[in-house]
Amino acid sequence: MTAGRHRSFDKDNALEKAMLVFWKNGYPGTSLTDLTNVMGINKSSLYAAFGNKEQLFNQAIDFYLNKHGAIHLDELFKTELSLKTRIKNYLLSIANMLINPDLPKGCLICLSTVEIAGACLPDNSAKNIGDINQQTILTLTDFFEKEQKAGNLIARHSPSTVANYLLTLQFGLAVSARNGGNIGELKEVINFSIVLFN
Amino acid sequence: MTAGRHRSFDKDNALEKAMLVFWKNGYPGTSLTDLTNVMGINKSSLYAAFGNKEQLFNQAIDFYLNKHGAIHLDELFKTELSLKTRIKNYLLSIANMLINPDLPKGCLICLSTVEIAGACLPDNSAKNIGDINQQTILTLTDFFEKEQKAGNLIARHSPSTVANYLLTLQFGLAVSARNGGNIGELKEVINFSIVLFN
DNA sequence: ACAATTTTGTACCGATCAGTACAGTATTGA
DNA sequence: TCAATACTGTACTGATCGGTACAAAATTGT
Repeated sequence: MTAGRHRSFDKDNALEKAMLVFWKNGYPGTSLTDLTNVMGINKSSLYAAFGNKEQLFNQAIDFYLNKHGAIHLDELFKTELSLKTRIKNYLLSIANMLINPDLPKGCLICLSTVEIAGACLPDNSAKNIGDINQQTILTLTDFFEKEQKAGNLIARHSPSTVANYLLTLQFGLAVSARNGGNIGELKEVINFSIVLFN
Repeated sequence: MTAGRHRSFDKDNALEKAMLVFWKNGYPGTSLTDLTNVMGINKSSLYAAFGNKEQLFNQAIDFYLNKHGAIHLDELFKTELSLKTRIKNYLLSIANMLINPDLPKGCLICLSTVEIAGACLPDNSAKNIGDINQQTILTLTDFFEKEQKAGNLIARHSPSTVANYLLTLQFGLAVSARNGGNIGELKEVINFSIVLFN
């Protein structure tokens, strides 16, 4: 054990609380007072543990990706199901998160993406968000290329186009959820949006 | 002419400038200093002419709807074209605005919708944005009901579902544009998204 | 010319912003 | 026991936030 007084709060728990505030209010809409209130610590502890607001935000994004961002992709790789069903389950998994009453509405990445264009986000964070979206496109494109080779996606549909379509849908569903859309409406849209598969 | 000193700036022009800043930065990301700088007037004039930040924002939203929001609907009512083509042209009209290099990226209504959920927007403005989205859904639903009666939309597709799908797509395209998507990518997504019509 | 009216410029308000200085309090290894 | 180390609480910083008070400037009708 290192010398010195021990941290009196759980860092991971505090980070999750911070992530939830950013998710609800966005970066410019979240103040340090909001953060310290919900994290249950004071500024000194926050700066000692996380650096500053920007660095805390970046760590919150990481936390979000790990806890709420990556899981949905699992649905795409359950290869015992048809491609269409997997895509449907993927979008449904996302939709359930978007309107989960225990979480802020919508998606933190989508919210942050919207905030990029203004001077709202620090440069470093903006670049991070851009990279994350780029990575999502790459992952989905790679996925659809393999599905096409496996004969599950018609040849005339470009994998990158389908990937972009899916990300666009995710963004749209996230905004709809933010707009008060309920799970029924989202499911309707999802069912309609995948008619063109298979 | 009424007595008193004359306003030395064009009110409508100043409102448009204000609208453009809100479009770029969002409500919490736009300060009064940003506004007075770009509008070329000082605070006294701003408050005399527009009330306060919240009221200026509401007027900017109105300006946006009139100048950049309503025109796209025209494409849906060019009945000499097929429904599919009209929907395509409607989305393309939106996409061209979303990435217009002379305008901020994305859509002001979408941006504001994302900002609703946090405490970012004043109550009054948040309600206004919600009403606008609701009105869009009503207009689109009404449109598709008529198209269905005219035999242009398959019976098993619910008009309100298609309306929700279209609004979701618009939101998604707006976020994609905000994320740096170019017109080519947006067109690809649009072409793919309307395969299921007709 | 002059009173009435309206806009403009400056200087300010209290509140809040992100961030920090520093003393006090634990906890460690020696 | 004691120095070294690390976290915590309080009080503070300068800058900026949205908003306002008030006098100067400009235009009107009389």
